[in-house]
Amino acid sequence: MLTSRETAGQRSETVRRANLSTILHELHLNAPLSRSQLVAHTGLTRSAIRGLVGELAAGGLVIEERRSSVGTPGRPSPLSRPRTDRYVVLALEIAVDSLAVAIVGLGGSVLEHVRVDRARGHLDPDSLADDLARLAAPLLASRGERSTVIGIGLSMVGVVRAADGLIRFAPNLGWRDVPIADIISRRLRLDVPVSVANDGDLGALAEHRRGAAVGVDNVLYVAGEVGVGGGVIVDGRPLAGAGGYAGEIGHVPVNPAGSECRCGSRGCWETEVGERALLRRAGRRPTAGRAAMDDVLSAAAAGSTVELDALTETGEWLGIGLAGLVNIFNPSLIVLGSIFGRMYPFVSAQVEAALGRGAMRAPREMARVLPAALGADAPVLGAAELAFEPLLVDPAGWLAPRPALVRVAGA
Amino acid sequence: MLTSRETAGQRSETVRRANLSTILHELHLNAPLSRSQLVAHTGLTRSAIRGLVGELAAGGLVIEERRSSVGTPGRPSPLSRPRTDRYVVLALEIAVDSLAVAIVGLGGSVLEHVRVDRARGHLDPDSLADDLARLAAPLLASRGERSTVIGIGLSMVGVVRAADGLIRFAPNLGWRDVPIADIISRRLRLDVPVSVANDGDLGALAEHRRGAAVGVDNVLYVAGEVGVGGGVIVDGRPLAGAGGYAGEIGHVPVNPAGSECRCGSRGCWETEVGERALLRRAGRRPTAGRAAMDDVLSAAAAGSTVELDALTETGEWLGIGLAGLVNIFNPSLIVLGSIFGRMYPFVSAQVEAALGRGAMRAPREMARVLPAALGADAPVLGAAELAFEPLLVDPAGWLAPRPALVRVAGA
DNA sequence: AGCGTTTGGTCAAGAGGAACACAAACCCGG
DNA sequence: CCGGGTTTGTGTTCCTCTTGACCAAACGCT
Repeated sequence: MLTSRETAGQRSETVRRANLSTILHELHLNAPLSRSQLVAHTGLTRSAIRGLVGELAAGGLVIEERRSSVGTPGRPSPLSRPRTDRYVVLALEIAVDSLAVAIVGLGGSVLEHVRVDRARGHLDPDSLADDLARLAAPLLASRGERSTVIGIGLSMVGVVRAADGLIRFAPNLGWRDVPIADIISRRLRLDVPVSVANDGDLGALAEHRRGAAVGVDNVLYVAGEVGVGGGVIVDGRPLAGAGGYAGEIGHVPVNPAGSECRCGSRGCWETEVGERALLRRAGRRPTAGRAAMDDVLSAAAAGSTVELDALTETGEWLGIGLAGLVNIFNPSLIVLGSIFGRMYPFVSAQVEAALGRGAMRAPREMARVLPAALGADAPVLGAAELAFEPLLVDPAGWLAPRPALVRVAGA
Repeated sequence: MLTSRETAGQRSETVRRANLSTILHELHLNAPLSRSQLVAHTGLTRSAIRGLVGELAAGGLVIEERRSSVGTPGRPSPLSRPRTDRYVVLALEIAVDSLAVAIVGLGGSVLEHVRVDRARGHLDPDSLADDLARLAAPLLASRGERSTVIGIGLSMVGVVRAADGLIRFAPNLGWRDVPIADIISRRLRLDVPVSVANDGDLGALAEHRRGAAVGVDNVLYVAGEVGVGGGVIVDGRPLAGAGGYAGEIGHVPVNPAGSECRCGSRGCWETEVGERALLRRAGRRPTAGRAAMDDVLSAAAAGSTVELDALTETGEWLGIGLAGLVNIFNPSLIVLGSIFGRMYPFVSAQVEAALGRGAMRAPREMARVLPAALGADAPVLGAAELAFEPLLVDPAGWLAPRPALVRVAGA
């Protein structure tokens, strides 16, 4: 196994920070955990865990509670869990057909959640930000003073520059180079950092942390509404690429004779497996939208041949593309989200067959295929995870301040 | 930027180990460095650097030498460099047309190197191991007692399981599930670990550490002899996938109407950009091999239309596939190795054009394209890096033992 | 030659986790 | 119902490692 060098030297202060982060991360993902479970998970000693958990508890990030007897021998270990109400994030999503807002507490509990439909089509960034703010206001108000919002995460349908959240390209909205992070920040006036990422990447993150891919370190997540996107987890980390644009798996060329893609290219995978392709094959208007999709799926469920054939052909292409991605990424798990999760029951045979033909045997043997567990909410939940990241990486900044060491001048 | 949690808690012992590793890694890649440069690179203090470099020097891994005056003010800083002669690795390569053996010292200096042609075609694993052993023997003998071989790295044309070096599939050799690591180990009798990896992955590693991609953290390396392979560097780390099979970029579907591929699928990228495709387009026998390739390239250099057209069409497909990979990986740099490096001068316009059409603008803007710097030797050099990895990750095990703390019983 | 600058050498101090011994709380069996 | 076995929390001491401060050394420049 090849590992890259640590980019910087470890300093003694780093160790504590890393250990606090490890423990909080562990609790964020797997709460509740007893101290002894934390010992097992992290490899640290009881003494160290004691000190670190104590510090997190004193800082208000974690609560420890006596566990009533559970039938195990030995002294009972108190359970630790993150305080879900103290620090929260505001998670936003701008999807093709809907807007979503959620308030999520540490540990991943969704405290408030609302999703509203929106009409497809091009929209002004400022008016969208207004809509999100109007949705968020009552949720924030209902939290009142109990919770502190430490960050905002936004899931966007589009190509997002990681460094600053600039939307480079969002064909569904007709946007190019829109500084949505700044717009949201100005509109919401919460004075917390706004993190933006692509919906596919965030969906992958959410499924990896809370969904079908928990515990799996190499995951390929495929999702799509109108467009086809996705995200990849490599060795437990999201694949970002140099600028954060990685994971645009909908736009790989699979058919030189294919039709023109919304990205400007031709024969992209999206043109064969996207919503429009399925609707076209099912004899619907390609731009008929989500209602038509629902219609096709229910007709197929009722046994209608035209729709089943359309699904079969689409599943074929789905498998062909997945085969290539299996050869590229060698994932342990492929998670099919949104429309692909919904079609999977109808097309699993085609997908498996195409994988068998198109992927090399060795990586093929390792790749399971599963429908997503989080459904349409994966991107918002991923946005929440994104917004929590600074806290999880360095909890020290959010701990209640310890009394400062006063140095008397001249002493 | 999303980071995954540290998998384990940091212990105080870990810190020293990590710092030793960081320094040795730094010296391995960028030697010679002065102590003060190490301070700048690692962020550690002078005291810490002093102690750590001193330990590495005492352990025989590093030498420090007085630097003659260089014109800078202040006390001169001694230069540190890894001892290239003390610990070495044996790097082997089984390529399509050749076998290579090298002895590489710490710091990457190639102490001995030999490459011999071999006939294409299926070969028995044991006889190949014999050939490699015969090539290695005189090189090892010429090093004599001066150097200690600490590991063997092998670059293989084929699909390699990372865990144990099993060759799952090597169409060029007609192998399936060949335990080449064991065979090499038994044949060479050096009693050191044998690490095996795919030639594309190792080529990427070598170009990243010593070649055209030094200092670039997101790299896509494309190479091929008969087959088309490659390797990907993601955030400075090689992309391995769940089983080490990742990076088989030659076998993504790009043309459903394409011809059958040696992997068993149809219309893989390899069938459009591989050696056989180029030879076919140039009117040669597809299986005519390397001599025919040389012939095509020199004819093209002389201005022959048929060959230039063949290259143009191949370059078109090269660009189409790269466009998809740019959308998937968002690399800062694409390194074209072996046959692609050689054709690049003839096809750069087509590649750039196809990238412009097929890749999305945002990732496209970040991706430079360069021919490889290490040429055909990249995989062997990568194999050497692979074999050095255990030493670089934890140098403590190779340091000369310090006098043990004697505890007198009862004292 | 003297001064400023940069870097090495040394040592005490501080921080943090490990190791160990002990105490507490539970289950179980007689 | 009581005592042994087991598991885990608590507290103390020890060890390792880095930092930071101070001084010395070696160089260029004026």
